[in-house]
Amino acid sequence: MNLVWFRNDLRLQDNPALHAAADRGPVLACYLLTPGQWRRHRMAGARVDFILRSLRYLSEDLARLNIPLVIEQANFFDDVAPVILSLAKRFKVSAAFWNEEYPLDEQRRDEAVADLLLASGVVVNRFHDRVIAPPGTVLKSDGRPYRVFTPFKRTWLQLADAGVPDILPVPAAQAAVPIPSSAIPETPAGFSTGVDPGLWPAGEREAMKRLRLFGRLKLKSYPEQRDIPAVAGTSILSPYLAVGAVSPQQCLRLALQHRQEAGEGAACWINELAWRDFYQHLVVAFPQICKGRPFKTETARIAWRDAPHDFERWCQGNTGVPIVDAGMRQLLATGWMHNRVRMITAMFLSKNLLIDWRRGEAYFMEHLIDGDFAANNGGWQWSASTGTDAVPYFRVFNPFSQAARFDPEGIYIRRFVPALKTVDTADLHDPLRLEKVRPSGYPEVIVDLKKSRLAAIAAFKSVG
DNA sequence: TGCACATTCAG
DNA sequence: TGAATGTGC
Repeated sequence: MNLVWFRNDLRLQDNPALHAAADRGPVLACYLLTPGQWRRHRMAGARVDFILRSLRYLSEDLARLNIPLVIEQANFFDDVAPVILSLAKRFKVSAAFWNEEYPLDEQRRDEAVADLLLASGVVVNRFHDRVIAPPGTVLKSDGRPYRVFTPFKRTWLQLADAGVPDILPVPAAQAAVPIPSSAIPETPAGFSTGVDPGLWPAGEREAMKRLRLFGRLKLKSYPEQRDIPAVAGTSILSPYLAVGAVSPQQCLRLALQHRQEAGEGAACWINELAWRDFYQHLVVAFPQICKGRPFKTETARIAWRDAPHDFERWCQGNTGVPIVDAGMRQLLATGWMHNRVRMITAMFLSKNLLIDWRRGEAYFMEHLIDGDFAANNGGWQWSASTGTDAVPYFRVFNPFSQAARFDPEGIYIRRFVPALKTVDTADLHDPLRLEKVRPSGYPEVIVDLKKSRLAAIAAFKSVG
């Protein structure tokens, strides 16, 4: 029997581990819930719910191929190896297959599993599917990993352009196997979500539908529309990429298919796929990132403010800065935030409030349905100017200018901050005018933008 | 994907 | 006088 261990690759098409296993003979699929580790990793309730709903579709799709899906539980990653081994023994598994996950805890878990399986005579086969170019394959001429995105992308593009492999097909149905599939478990204790599941239909079919729709309708206008949070101009595929309902290879292939008519749009989206890969590569090349350390070591000495009250206001979307509050409320209401607004809210926390970016990183993970360690950490370290190739520390976004530029009519702001529905657009984008007409249901700005910006620049300068 | 302040230059 | 451009944080 060939065991396919599903993790963040919950799909049948273009799944290297599944494809290879099915080539070899009869397949048994498994998935392990690790609720203790999920809590430790601050996985959002919305994401746990999304995973379980995705598993429901995966199990149905696998059943059509006569592949049983067995679901087991191991509280922490440390408990995983014996569980997999006992599965292997119970079902006479001779070979195991899985697709890599790159953060340190996941790699350690997988090493332990591989060691135990190999010691028991089970062959282990590992594949790459969370990236377009596997980590370690995009290197400088001296053999070291890139720290800067632009040269990384140049090399990455050569790989991505040269050999776009064919999308791996869904395996053919196998002969029935006398192993019953597990029922999909309920959400483990401690994961609550205020997010309507109807916003995020799960499953591979839904992911493919969204991918194709994006290619047909939005890719061409992507360069202009993607920065406007009031418009659904981004792909909104991140939750599906995070659980692996769609692969980055499928995204790249779609962009290349539409290259003729979408032109700039395709190139622009491929650039975003490159950023995704870049951050995945960074956690492999620089594992200290996974230990809560900033990439720029001197920024570890910054005297972040201990301001629990300000932090709480940021979390709840009560900072008095309309675009920041709209973003934070979008996150709470939908489990997702527009990328432009992620940058604005992250910079407001780490610069204007001078609160440790790691608190914001953790809070995002607690609420994002698309929470991916590498992408979230990479984005935070970019905004907080602690990362490799991050925004320069003195280039602090002015959230009012950003709002005027990217939400000129205030449509996005008013959608998520109803108290501002009655405020004129011109007043919305000017702190002084806003304060004069501010409705009683909306808070005063919690920080002086000008002073706090200078304080942040001074704090960074002092450790430089 | 900043901002403040300086300098230059057309009119 | 104010737009355009340069410079350092």
